[in-house]
Amino acid sequence: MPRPAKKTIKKEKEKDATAPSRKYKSFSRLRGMKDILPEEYRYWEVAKKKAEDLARSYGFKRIETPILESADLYERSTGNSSDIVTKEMYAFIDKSGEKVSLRPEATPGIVRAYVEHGMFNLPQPVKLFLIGSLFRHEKPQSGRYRQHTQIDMEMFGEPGPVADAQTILMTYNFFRELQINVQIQINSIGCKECRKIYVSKLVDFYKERGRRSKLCVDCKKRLVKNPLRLLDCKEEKCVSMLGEVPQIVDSLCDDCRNHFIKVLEYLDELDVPYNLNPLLVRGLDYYNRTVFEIWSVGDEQSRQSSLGGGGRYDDLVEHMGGRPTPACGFGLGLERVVAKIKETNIPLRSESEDCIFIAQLGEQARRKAFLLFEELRRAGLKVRQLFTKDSLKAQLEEANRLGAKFSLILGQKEILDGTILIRDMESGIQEVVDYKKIKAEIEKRLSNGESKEKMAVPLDKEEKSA
RNA sequence: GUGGCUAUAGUUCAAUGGUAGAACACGGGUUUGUGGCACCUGUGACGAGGGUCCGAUUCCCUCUAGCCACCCCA
Repeated sequence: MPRPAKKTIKKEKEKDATAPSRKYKSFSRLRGMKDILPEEYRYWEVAKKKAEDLARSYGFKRIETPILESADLYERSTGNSSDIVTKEMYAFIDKSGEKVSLRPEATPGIVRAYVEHGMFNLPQPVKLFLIGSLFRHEKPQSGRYRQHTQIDMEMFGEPGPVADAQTILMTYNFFRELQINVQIQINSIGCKECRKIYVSKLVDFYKERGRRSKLCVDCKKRLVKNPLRLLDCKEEKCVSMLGEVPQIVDSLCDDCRNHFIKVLEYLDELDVPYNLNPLLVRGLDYYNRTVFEIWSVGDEQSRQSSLGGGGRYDDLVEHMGGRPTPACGFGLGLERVVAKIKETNIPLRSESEDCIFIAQLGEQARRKAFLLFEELRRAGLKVRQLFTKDSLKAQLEEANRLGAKFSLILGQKEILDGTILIRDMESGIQEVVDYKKIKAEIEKRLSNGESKEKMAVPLDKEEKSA
Protein backbone atom coordinates (compact mmCIF):
# COMPACT_ATOMS: atom_id res chain seq x y z
CA MET A 1 0.00 0.00 0.00
CA PRO A 2 2.72 2.54 0.58
CA ARG A 3 3.81 2.57 -2.94
CA PRO A 4 1.00 4.49 -4.64
CA ALA A 5 0.65 6.67 -1.60
CA LYS A 6 4.26 7.59 -1.84
CA LYS A 7 4.09 8.52 -5.46
CA THR A 8 1.32 10.96 -4.75
CA ILE A 9 3.30 12.48 -1.96
CA LYS A 10 6.23 12.93 -4.23
CA LYS A 11 4.16 14.45 -6.95
CA GLU A 12 2.60 16.88 -4.55
CA LYS A 13 6.00 17.81 -3.33
CA GLU A 14 7.04 18.70 -6.80
CA LYS A 15 3.95 20.72 -7.39
CA ASP A 16 4.33 22.53 -4.12
CA ALA A 17 7.91 23.44 -4.74
CA THR A 18 8.01 27.19 -5.00
CA ALA A 19 11.24 27.24 -6.90
CA PRO A 20 10.44 26.80 -10.57
CA SER A 21 12.00 23.59 -11.76
CA ARG A 22 14.48 23.96 -14.58
CA LYS A 23 12.92 23.79 -17.95
CA TYR A 24 15.77 22.00 -19.64
CA LYS A 25 18.08 19.25 -18.61
CA SER A 26 21.57 20.42 -17.85
CA PHE A 27 24.57 18.67 -19.29
CA SER A 28 27.83 17.76 -17.78
CA ARG A 29 31.17 17.04 -19.30
CA LEU A 30 32.04 13.66 -20.70
CA ARG A 31 34.22 11.57 -18.50
CA GLY A 32 37.88 12.50 -18.53
CA MET A 33 37.24 15.76 -20.38
CA LYS A 34 38.15 19.06 -18.85
CA ASP A 35 37.19 22.69 -19.12
CA ILE A 36 40.00 25.15 -18.82
CA LEU A 37 38.59 28.24 -17.20
CA PRO A 38 40.07 31.69 -17.74
CA GLU A 39 41.81 31.73 -14.40
CA GLU A 40 43.62 28.50 -15.15
CA TYR A 41 44.28 29.51 -18.71
CA ARG A 42 46.74 32.13 -17.52
CA TYR A 43 49.02 29.28 -16.51
CA TRP A 44 48.53 27.61 -19.86
CA GLU A 45 49.65 30.72 -21.58
CA VAL A 46 52.86 30.70 -19.59
CA ALA A 47 53.59 27.11 -20.60
CA LYS A 48 52.59 27.54 -24.23
CA LYS A 49 54.55 30.72 -24.62
CA LYS A 50 57.64 29.11 -23.14
CA ALA A 51 57.29 26.17 -25.51
CA GLU A 52 56.79 28.39 -28.54
CA ASP A 53 59.70 30.65 -27.70
CA LEU A 54 61.97 27.71 -27.09
CA ALA A 55 60.86 25.87 -30.21
CA ARG A 56 61.48 28.89 -32.38
CA SER A 57 64.87 29.60 -30.91
CA TYR A 58 65.93 26.05 -31.72
CA GLY A 59 64.61 26.46 -35.25
CA PHE A 60 61.36 24.50 -35.01
CA LYS A 61 58.40 25.55 -37.10
CA ARG A 62 54.83 25.14 -36.11
CA ILE A 63 52.65 22.53 -37.73
CA GLU A 64 49.06 21.52 -37.21
CA THR A 65 47.71 18.16 -38.33
CA PRO A 66 44.14 16.86 -38.33
CA ILE A 67 42.69 15.58 -35.09
CA LEU A 68 40.84 12.95 -37.05
CA GLU A 69 42.86 10.57 -39.20
CA SER A 70 42.59 7.08 -40.55
CA ALA A 71 42.82 4.58 -37.68
CA ASP A 72 45.20 2.62 -39.81
CA LEU A 73 47.79 5.39 -39.49
CA TYR A 74 48.10 4.78 -35.77
CA GLU A 75 47.86 1.03 -36.04
CA ARG A 76 50.82 0.99 -38.38
CA SER A 77 52.99 3.50 -36.54
CA THR A 78 52.23 3.54 -32.84
CA GLY A 79 51.88 -0.17 -33.17
CA ASN A 80 49.54 -3.05 -32.60
CA SER A 81 51.35 -4.15 -29.48
CA SER A 82 50.92 -0.78 -27.77
CA ASP A 83 48.09 -0.20 -25.33
CA ILE A 84 47.37 3.10 -27.01
CA VAL A 85 46.27 1.36 -30.17
CA THR A 86 44.85 -1.84 -28.78
CA LYS A 87 42.62 -0.43 -26.08
CA GLU A 88 42.67 3.33 -25.91
CA MET A 89 41.89 4.67 -29.35
CA TYR A 90 38.74 6.64 -29.99
CA ALA A 91 38.21 4.79 -33.26
CA PHE A 92 34.94 4.52 -35.11
CA ILE A 93 33.47 4.02 -38.55
CA ASP A 94 32.48 7.30 -40.15
CA LYS A 95 29.59 7.92 -42.51
CA SER A 96 31.54 6.89 -45.54
CA GLY A 97 32.42 3.59 -43.92
CA GLU A 98 36.01 4.45 -43.20
CA LYS A 99 37.65 3.47 -39.95
CA VAL A 100 38.92 6.68 -38.42
CA SER A 101 40.33 7.65 -35.07
CA LEU A 102 40.75 10.68 -32.91
CA ARG A 103 44.46 11.39 -32.64
CA PRO A 104 45.91 9.37 -29.74
CA GLU A 105 49.45 10.49 -30.41
CA ALA A 106 51.08 13.31 -32.28
CA THR A 107 54.05 11.72 -34.01
CA PRO A 108 52.22 9.57 -36.60
CA GLY A 109 50.31 12.53 -38.04
CA ILE A 110 53.47 14.58 -38.30
CA VAL A 111 55.32 11.73 -39.95
CA ARG A 112 52.43 11.33 -42.38
CA ALA A 113 52.58 15.02 -43.20
CA TYR A 114 56.33 14.84 -43.67
CA VAL A 115 55.96 12.03 -46.15
CA GLU A 116 52.83 13.29 -47.88
CA HIS A 117 54.21 16.78 -48.52
CA GLY A 118 57.59 15.53 -49.61
CA MET A 119 59.42 17.34 -46.86
CA PHE A 120 62.50 15.24 -47.56
CA ASN A 121 63.01 17.73 -50.40
CA LEU A 122 63.50 20.52 -47.90
CA PRO A 123 66.88 21.24 -46.38
CA GLN A 124 67.34 18.76 -43.57
CA PRO A 125 66.87 18.57 -40.70
CA VAL A 126 63.22 19.51 -40.79
CA LYS A 127 62.13 20.60 -37.35
CA LEU A 128 58.46 20.74 -36.54
CA PHE A 129 56.44 21.39 -33.43
CA LEU A 130 52.79 20.91 -32.66
CA ILE A 131 50.61 21.90 -29.75
CA GLY A 132 47.33 20.07 -29.71
CA SER A 133 44.87 17.66 -28.17
CA LEU A 134 45.29 13.92 -27.99
CA PHE A 135 42.56 11.46 -27.11
CA ARG A 136 42.93 8.21 -25.25
CA HIS A 137 40.11 6.27 -23.69
CA GLU A 138 41.69 5.58 -20.31
CA LYS A 139 40.32 5.65 -16.82
CA PRO A 140 40.79 9.22 -15.71
CA GLN A 141 42.78 10.29 -12.70
CA SER A 142 44.31 13.54 -11.68
CA GLY A 143 46.80 14.55 -14.34
CA ARG A 144 45.29 12.01 -16.67
CA TYR A 145 42.51 12.89 -19.04
CA ARG A 146 40.85 11.36 -22.04
CA GLN A 147 41.59 14.53 -23.92
CA HIS A 148 44.94 15.96 -23.08
CA THR A 149 47.23 18.47 -24.64
CA GLN A 150 50.73 17.81 -25.77
CA ILE A 151 53.54 19.93 -26.98
CA ASP A 152 55.29 17.80 -29.49
CA MET A 153 58.60 18.47 -31.21
CA GLU A 154 60.00 16.36 -34.01
CA MET A 155 63.26 16.54 -35.90
CA PHE A 156 63.64 14.71 -39.22
CA GLY A 157 66.67 13.92 -41.29
CA GLU A 158 69.47 14.13 -38.75
CA PRO A 159 71.04 10.77 -37.87
CA GLY A 160 73.72 12.12 -35.55
CA PRO A 161 73.67 12.17 -31.77
CA VAL A 162 73.54 15.96 -31.88
CA ALA A 163 69.85 15.67 -32.71
CA ASP A 164 69.15 13.49 -29.69
CA ALA A 165 71.12 15.79 -27.44
CA GLN A 166 69.46 18.91 -28.71
CA THR A 167 66.03 17.40 -28.26
CA ILE A 168 66.80 16.52 -24.69
CA LEU A 169 68.44 19.85 -24.00
CA MET A 170 65.39 21.67 -25.26
CA THR A 171 63.10 19.62 -23.04
CA TYR A 172 65.34 20.22 -20.08
CA ASN A 173 65.43 23.96 -20.70
CA PHE A 174 61.68 24.07 -20.96
CA PHE A 175 61.31 22.82 -17.41
CA ARG A 176 64.25 24.64 -15.97
CA GLU A 177 63.03 27.96 -17.29
CA LEU A 178 59.61 27.30 -15.83
CA GLN A 179 61.27 26.58 -12.49
CA ILE A 180 60.07 22.99 -12.42
CA ASN A 181 62.49 20.45 -10.99
CA VAL A 182 62.84 17.46 -13.25
CA GLN A 183 65.02 14.47 -13.69
CA ILE A 184 65.86 13.07 -17.08
CA GLN A 185 65.79 9.31 -17.40
CA ILE A 186 67.69 8.07 -20.40
CA ASN A 187 68.48 4.75 -22.02
CA SER A 188 69.28 3.27 -25.37
CA ILE A 189 67.27 0.38 -26.73
CA GLY A 190 69.56 -0.16 -29.71
CA CYS A 191 68.66 -0.79 -33.29
CA LYS A 192 66.62 -3.61 -34.81
CA GLU A 193 69.63 -5.92 -34.95
CA CYS A 194 71.19 -5.50 -31.55
CA ARG A 195 67.82 -5.27 -29.85
CA LYS A 196 66.99 -8.66 -31.28
CA ILE A 197 70.11 -10.08 -29.70
CA TYR A 198 69.32 -8.45 -26.41
CA VAL A 199 65.75 -9.67 -26.40
CA SER A 200 66.86 -13.25 -26.87
CA LYS A 201 69.34 -12.81 -24.02
CA LEU A 202 66.55 -11.45 -21.91
CA VAL A 203 64.26 -14.32 -22.74
CA ASP A 204 67.03 -16.80 -21.99
CA PHE A 205 67.60 -15.12 -18.66
CA TYR A 206 64.03 -15.74 -17.65
CA LYS A 207 64.06 -19.27 -18.93
CA GLU A 208 67.04 -20.07 -16.72
CA ARG A 209 66.61 -21.29 -13.15
CA GLY A 210 62.87 -21.30 -13.36
CA ARG A 211 62.70 -17.53 -13.24
CA ARG A 212 59.80 -17.57 -15.63
CA SER A 213 57.58 -19.30 -13.12
CA LYS A 214 58.19 -16.51 -10.62
CA LEU A 215 56.91 -13.84 -12.98
CA CYS A 216 53.51 -12.22 -12.64
CA VAL A 217 50.74 -13.20 -15.02
CA ASP A 218 51.20 -10.17 -17.25
CA CYS A 219 54.94 -10.66 -17.54
CA LYS A 220 54.51 -14.26 -18.61
CA LYS A 221 52.53 -12.88 -21.54
CA ARG A 222 55.08 -10.13 -22.13
CA LEU A 223 57.83 -12.72 -22.33
CA VAL A 224 56.21 -13.94 -25.52
CA LYS A 225 54.71 -10.78 -26.98
CA ASN A 226 57.01 -7.93 -26.01
CA PRO A 227 59.82 -9.04 -23.70
CA LEU A 228 61.30 -5.53 -23.37
CA ARG A 229 58.34 -4.51 -21.33
CA LEU A 230 59.36 -6.96 -18.62
CA LEU A 231 61.78 -4.29 -17.50
CA ASP A 232 58.90 -1.96 -16.90
CA CYS A 233 56.88 -4.15 -14.54
CA LYS A 234 56.16 -2.91 -11.04
CA GLU A 235 55.09 -6.22 -9.52
CA GLU A 236 57.31 -6.93 -6.57
CA LYS A 237 58.25 -10.43 -7.62
CA CYS A 238 59.25 -9.23 -11.06
CA VAL A 239 61.09 -6.19 -9.76
CA SER A 240 63.15 -8.36 -7.43
CA MET A 241 64.69 -10.16 -10.40
CA LEU A 242 65.56 -6.99 -12.29
CA GLY A 243 68.75 -6.52 -10.30
CA GLU A 244 70.43 -9.40 -12.11
CA VAL A 245 68.77 -8.93 -15.47
CA PRO A 246 71.13 -8.43 -18.43
CA GLN A 247 71.33 -4.78 -19.40
CA ILE A 248 70.66 -3.64 -22.89
CA VAL A 249 73.60 -1.22 -22.96
CA ASP A 250 75.89 -4.25 -22.74
CA SER A 251 74.33 -5.72 -25.87
CA LEU A 252 74.43 -2.66 -28.09
CA CYS A 253 76.24 -2.99 -31.39
CA ASP A 254 79.21 -0.70 -31.96
CA ASP A 255 77.26 1.90 -33.90
CA CYS A 256 74.51 2.07 -31.32
CA ARG A 257 76.93 2.17 -28.43
CA ASN A 258 78.98 4.96 -30.00
CA HIS A 259 75.86 6.90 -30.76
CA PHE A 260 74.65 6.61 -27.20
CA ILE A 261 78.01 7.55 -25.74
CA LYS A 262 78.12 10.66 -27.90
CA VAL A 263 74.64 11.67 -26.79
CA LEU A 264 75.73 11.36 -23.17
CA GLU A 265 78.91 13.30 -23.85
CA TYR A 266 76.94 16.16 -25.32
CA LEU A 267 74.69 16.20 -22.31
CA ASP A 268 77.67 16.22 -19.97
CA GLU A 269 79.21 19.14 -21.80
CA LEU A 270 75.94 21.03 -21.78
CA ASP A 271 75.51 20.37 -18.07
CA VAL A 272 72.24 18.61 -18.55
CA PRO A 273 71.80 16.27 -15.59
CA TYR A 274 70.47 12.84 -16.46
CA ASN A 275 69.98 9.49 -14.89
CA LEU A 276 71.05 6.47 -16.88
CA ASN A 277 68.12 4.14 -16.49
CA PRO A 278 68.74 0.68 -17.96
CA LEU A 279 65.14 -0.27 -17.27
CA LEU A 280 63.61 2.52 -19.30
CA VAL A 281 61.77 1.20 -22.35
CA ARG A 282 58.88 3.01 -23.87
CA GLY A 283 55.41 1.81 -24.69
CA LEU A 284 55.41 2.73 -28.33
CA ASP A 285 56.65 0.36 -30.97
CA TYR A 286 58.64 2.69 -33.16
CA TYR A 287 61.50 3.80 -30.94
CA ASN A 288 65.10 2.80 -31.41
CA ARG A 289 68.38 3.89 -29.84
CA THR A 290 67.88 6.83 -27.49
CA VAL A 291 64.75 6.87 -25.35
CA PHE A 292 64.12 9.28 -22.52
CA GLU A 293 61.52 10.41 -20.07
CA ILE A 294 61.12 13.46 -17.88
CA TRP A 295 60.13 12.79 -14.32
CA SER A 296 59.27 15.49 -11.90
CA VAL A 297 61.48 15.44 -8.85
CA GLY A 298 59.86 14.81 -5.51
CA ASP A 299 57.34 12.17 -6.41
CA GLU A 300 59.20 9.62 -8.47
CA GLN A 301 57.17 6.80 -6.99
CA SER A 302 54.05 7.92 -8.70
CA ARG A 303 54.09 7.20 -12.40
CA GLN A 304 51.94 10.24 -12.97
CA SER A 305 55.12 12.17 -12.37
CA SER A 306 56.10 11.50 -15.95
CA LEU A 307 55.84 14.88 -17.60
CA GLY A 308 57.04 13.88 -21.00
CA GLY A 309 59.12 11.55 -23.03
CA GLY A 310 60.53 10.82 -26.38
CA GLY A 311 63.30 9.26 -28.35
CA ARG A 312 64.67 8.36 -31.71
CA TYR A 313 62.65 6.58 -34.38
CA ASP A 314 64.87 6.05 -37.37
CA ASP A 315 62.74 3.48 -39.15
CA LEU A 316 59.30 4.99 -38.84
CA VAL A 317 59.35 7.35 -41.81
CA GLU A 318 60.31 4.53 -44.15
CA HIS A 319 57.82 2.23 -42.49
CA MET A 320 55.14 4.83 -43.21
CA GLY A 321 55.96 4.84 -46.88
CA GLY A 322 58.55 7.59 -46.97
CA ARG A 323 62.13 7.68 -48.01
CA PRO A 324 64.37 6.31 -45.22
CA THR A 325 64.75 9.23 -42.82
CA PRO A 326 66.16 9.23 -39.33
CA ALA A 327 64.15 11.19 -36.79
CA CYS A 328 63.69 11.91 -33.14
CA GLY A 329 61.24 13.82 -31.03
CA PHE A 330 59.41 14.17 -27.78
CA GLY A 331 56.07 15.02 -26.29
CA LEU A 332 55.15 16.87 -23.13
CA GLY A 333 51.84 16.64 -21.29
CA LEU A 334 50.67 20.18 -20.82
CA GLU A 335 48.06 19.43 -18.15
CA ARG A 336 50.77 17.98 -15.97
CA VAL A 337 53.10 20.85 -16.69
CA VAL A 338 50.40 23.34 -15.75
CA ALA A 339 49.75 21.45 -12.52
CA LYS A 340 53.43 21.73 -11.70
CA ILE A 341 53.53 25.44 -12.50
CA LYS A 342 50.65 25.93 -10.10
CA GLU A 343 52.46 23.94 -7.44
CA THR A 344 55.50 26.15 -7.65
CA ASN A 345 53.22 29.08 -6.79
CA ILE A 346 54.67 31.34 -9.39
CA PRO A 347 52.60 34.48 -9.04
CA LEU A 348 51.20 35.65 -12.33
CA ARG A 349 50.84 39.22 -13.27
CA SER A 350 47.22 40.00 -13.95
CA GLU A 351 46.71 40.83 -17.58
CA SER A 352 44.91 44.00 -16.62
CA GLU A 353 47.32 45.14 -13.96
CA ASP A 354 48.18 48.83 -14.15
CA CYS A 355 45.59 49.48 -16.80
CA ILE A 356 43.81 52.74 -17.41
CA PHE A 357 40.14 52.47 -16.66
CA ILE A 358 37.57 54.63 -18.36
CA ALA A 359 34.39 55.30 -16.42
CA GLN A 360 31.39 57.17 -17.77
CA LEU A 361 28.18 58.64 -16.44
CA GLY A 362 25.24 59.27 -18.68
CA GLU A 363 24.48 58.47 -22.27
CA GLN A 364 26.39 61.37 -23.78
CA ALA A 365 29.46 60.61 -21.73
CA ARG A 366 29.27 56.98 -22.68
CA ARG A 367 29.44 57.84 -26.37
CA LYS A 368 32.41 60.07 -25.84
CA ALA A 369 34.08 57.49 -23.59
CA PHE A 370 33.67 54.87 -26.29
CA LEU A 371 35.67 57.03 -28.68
CA LEU A 372 38.28 57.80 -26.08
CA PHE A 373 38.66 54.12 -25.34
CA GLU A 374 39.28 53.34 -29.00
CA GLU A 375 41.73 56.19 -29.34
CA LEU A 376 43.81 55.09 -26.37
CA ARG A 377 43.60 51.44 -27.32
CA ARG A 378 44.91 52.20 -30.79
CA ALA A 379 47.71 54.17 -29.22
CA GLY A 380 48.78 50.86 -27.65
CA LEU A 381 47.69 51.71 -24.12
CA LYS A 382 46.23 49.11 -21.83
CA VAL A 383 42.75 50.49 -21.35
CA ARG A 384 39.77 48.81 -19.80
CA GLN A 385 36.12 49.77 -19.34
CA LEU A 386 32.76 48.58 -18.14
CA PHE A 387 30.40 50.56 -20.34
CA THR A 388 27.60 48.14 -19.62
CA LYS A 389 27.19 49.56 -16.14
CA ASP A 390 25.68 52.94 -15.39
CA SER A 391 26.77 53.54 -11.85
CA LEU A 392 30.15 55.02 -11.19
CA LYS A 393 30.46 52.86 -8.13
CA ALA A 394 30.17 49.65 -10.10
CA GLN A 395 32.69 50.93 -12.59
CA LEU A 396 35.25 51.91 -10.01
CA GLU A 397 34.80 48.57 -8.31
CA GLU A 398 35.74 46.95 -11.57
CA ALA A 399 38.71 49.29 -11.94
CA ASN A 400 39.81 48.23 -8.52
CA ARG A 401 39.37 44.54 -9.31
CA LEU A 402 41.46 44.91 -12.41
CA GLY A 403 44.21 46.68 -10.53
CA ALA A 404 43.92 49.84 -12.58
CA LYS A 405 46.52 52.51 -12.13
CA PHE A 406 44.29 55.41 -13.12
CA SER A 407 40.64 55.85 -13.78
CA LEU A 408 39.42 58.46 -16.21
CA ILE A 409 36.00 59.71 -15.24
CA LEU A 410 33.80 61.32 -17.78
CA GLY A 411 30.38 62.69 -16.80
CA GLN A 412 27.90 65.29 -17.90
CA LYS A 413 29.75 68.02 -16.06
CA GLU A 414 33.07 67.21 -17.70
CA ILE A 415 31.48 67.13 -21.13
CA LEU A 416 30.11 70.64 -20.63
CA ASP A 417 33.48 71.88 -19.39
CA GLY A 418 35.51 70.03 -22.00
CA THR A 419 37.45 68.31 -19.25
CA ILE A 420 37.94 64.85 -17.79
CA LEU A 421 38.82 63.61 -14.32
CA ILE A 422 41.90 61.54 -13.77
CA ARG A 423 41.93 59.58 -10.58
CA ASP A 424 44.99 57.89 -9.18
CA MET A 425 43.64 54.57 -7.92
CA GLU A 426 46.21 54.16 -5.23
CA SER A 427 46.10 57.55 -3.58
CA GLY A 428 42.58 58.47 -4.58
CA ILE A 429 43.75 61.89 -5.66
CA GLN A 430 41.79 63.33 -8.58
CA GLU A 431 42.62 66.09 -10.96
CA VAL A 432 40.59 67.86 -13.57
CA VAL A 433 42.38 67.80 -16.90
CA ASP A 434 41.60 69.47 -20.19
CA TYR A 435 40.00 66.74 -22.28
CA LYS A 436 42.21 67.53 -25.25
CA LYS A 437 45.32 67.02 -23.20
CA ILE A 438 44.32 63.73 -21.63
CA LYS A 439 46.45 61.55 -23.85
CA ALA A 440 49.55 63.60 -23.18
CA GLU A 441 48.77 63.65 -19.49
CA ILE A 442 48.45 59.87 -19.36
CA GLU A 443 51.63 59.38 -21.26
CA LYS A 444 53.40 61.73 -18.92
CA ARG A 445 52.18 59.83 -15.88
CA LEU A 446 53.06 56.49 -17.39
CA SER A 447 56.48 57.47 -18.60
CA ASN A 448 58.22 55.63 -15.79
CA GLY A 449 55.66 52.89 -15.26
CA GLU A 450 54.37 50.79 -18.10
CA SER A 451 50.90 50.09 -19.18
CA LYS A 452 51.34 48.52 -22.56
CA GLU A 453 49.56 45.35 -23.51
CA LYS A 454 51.48 42.19 -22.87
CA MET A 455 50.92 38.60 -21.98
CA ALA A 456 50.74 37.13 -18.53
CA VAL A 457 54.26 36.18 -17.54
CA PRO A 458 55.70 34.77 -14.36
CA LEU A 459 57.32 37.35 -12.17
CA ASP A 460 61.05 37.22 -11.83
CA LYS A 461 62.42 35.76 -8.67
CA GLU A 462 63.30 39.13 -7.18
CA GLU A 463 59.83 40.44 -7.73
CA LYS A 464 58.32 37.33 -6.27
CA SER A 465 60.22 37.55 -3.03
CA ALA A 466 59.55 41.25 -2.73
C1' G B 1 39.90 -2.73 -17.59
C1' U B 2 40.54 -4.18 -11.72
C1' G B 3 40.33 -2.64 -6.53
C1' G B 4 39.58 1.22 -2.50
C1' C B 5 37.66 6.07 -0.77
C1' U B 6 34.31 10.08 -1.67
C1' A B 7 29.79 12.98 -3.52
C1' U B 8 25.84 19.12 0.61
C1' A B 9 25.41 26.58 -2.45
C1' G B 10 29.95 29.10 -7.68
C1' U B 11 34.20 27.51 -4.10
C1' U B 12 35.95 25.44 0.73
C1' C B 13 33.62 23.07 4.64
C1' A B 14 29.49 21.94 8.71
C1' A B 15 25.06 19.67 10.86
C1' U B 16 20.79 16.37 10.85
C1' G B 17 15.98 9.81 10.30
C1' G B 18 11.37 15.31 10.58
C1' U B 19 14.19 18.64 3.66
C1' A B 20 20.07 22.14 5.86
C1' G B 21 24.33 26.41 8.38
C1' A B 22 28.99 29.20 7.85
C1' A B 23 33.09 31.47 5.35
C1' C B 24 34.66 33.27 0.75
C1' A B 25 32.50 34.67 -3.97
C1' C B 26 28.24 36.99 -6.37
C1' G B 27 23.80 40.75 -6.32
C1' G B 28 21.53 45.00 -3.69
C1' G B 29 21.97 48.90 0.08
C1' U B 30 24.32 52.52 3.85
C1' U B 31 26.74 56.78 -0.45
C1' U B 32 20.75 58.40 -7.08
C1' G B 33 29.13 61.47 -9.36
C1' U B 34 33.63 57.79 -6.60
C1' G B 35 36.69 51.60 -5.60
C1' G B 36 39.69 49.08 -1.61
C1' C B 37 37.66 48.91 4.81
C1' A B 38 33.22 48.37 7.64
C1' C B 39 28.04 47.39 8.52
C1' C B 40 23.10 45.79 6.70
C1' U B 41 20.77 42.65 3.16
C1' G B 42 19.57 39.20 -0.95
C1' U B 43 20.27 34.98 -4.47
C1' G B 44 22.04 30.18 -4.11
C1' A B 45 23.05 23.21 -2.50
C1' C B 46 21.72 17.65 -0.39
C1' G B 47 25.04 13.99 -8.08
C1' A B 48 20.93 10.48 -10.53
C1' G B 49 17.62 6.43 -9.79
C1' G B 50 15.56 2.74 -6.69
C1' G B 51 14.73 0.38 -1.71
C1' U B 52 13.74 0.39 3.91
C1' C B 53 10.66 3.83 6.81
C1' C B 54 4.78 7.43 8.69
C1' G B 55 8.93 10.37 6.93
C1' A B 56 15.65 9.64 3.80
C1' U B 57 20.28 14.76 2.54
C1' U B 58 21.22 11.10 6.57
C1' C B 59 20.53 3.83 6.42
C1' C B 60 20.89 0.05 2.09
C1' C B 61 21.47 -1.05 -3.32
C1' U B 62 22.45 0.43 -8.44
C1' C B 63 24.26 4.03 -11.69
C1' U B 64 27.19 8.29 -12.68
C1' A B 65 31.28 11.34 -11.56
C1' G B 66 35.79 12.70 -8.85
C1' C B 67 40.09 11.18 -6.14
C1' C B 68 43.76 7.18 -4.89
C1' A B 69 46.32 2.50 -6.09
C1' C B 70 47.14 -1.07 -10.18
C1' C B 71 47.46 -1.32 -15.66
C1' C B 72 49.36 2.15 -18.97
C1' C B 73 50.72 6.67 -20.51
C1' A B 74 51.65 12.71 -20.97
